[in-house]
Amino acid sequence: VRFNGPARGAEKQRLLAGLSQPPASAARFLLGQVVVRRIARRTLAARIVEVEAYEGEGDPAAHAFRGRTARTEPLWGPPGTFYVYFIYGMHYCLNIAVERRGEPGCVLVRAAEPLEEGRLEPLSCRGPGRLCRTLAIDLQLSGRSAFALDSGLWLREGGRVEAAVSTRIGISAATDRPLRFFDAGSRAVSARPRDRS
DNA sequence: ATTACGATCATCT
DNA sequence: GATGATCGTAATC
Repeated sequence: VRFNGPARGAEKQRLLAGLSQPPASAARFLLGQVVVRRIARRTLAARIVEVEAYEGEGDPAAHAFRGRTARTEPLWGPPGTFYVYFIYGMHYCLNIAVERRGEPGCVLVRAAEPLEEGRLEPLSCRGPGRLCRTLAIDLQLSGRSAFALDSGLWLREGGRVEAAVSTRIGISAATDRPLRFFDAGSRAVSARPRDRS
């Protein structure tokens, strides 16, 4: 299989450079990159097609806005740290800390398009909750790194994609910021952006 | 085609 | 005790 471990060497450095930017830029960078899940002798891989940027302490919609707690601690970690939280009594959501250690900006991974080798249903990673269910992502991964061997969930280099932009989904504060980025050509994108009129 | 609702629990007040 | 970065199904247009 093509992605049988975390990124290393020059690939890792390029990914780290992309993540070490403010959330909106890091989110654009993450579009088209690949999430790899190694679980029970199986390797699942999917290309990220939809993300949202959360700007940390200055963003009323961000979890970090309410302060640093045991749950949100990974947001302050180095770029590539996973932040996973549980929501609505049944779903998990996957975030990746970006910018730099000590700055709680992050990117929510909302949808991905499975690559051939994983043999997943094409729409099985459409939406943040479904993506986590399909890739078996839960609270155990919160605080782990996208570059650590023992995470079993990694970020690998894919292609870069032209980003369509909209406001973010499912939030009630800071609803007008254009911080959702998606691949308009992908069927795996979760929802059509709400009309802005 | 769009809107409404219930499920269900970690986390914070 | 209230809330929520969702999803699937059901009801209504």
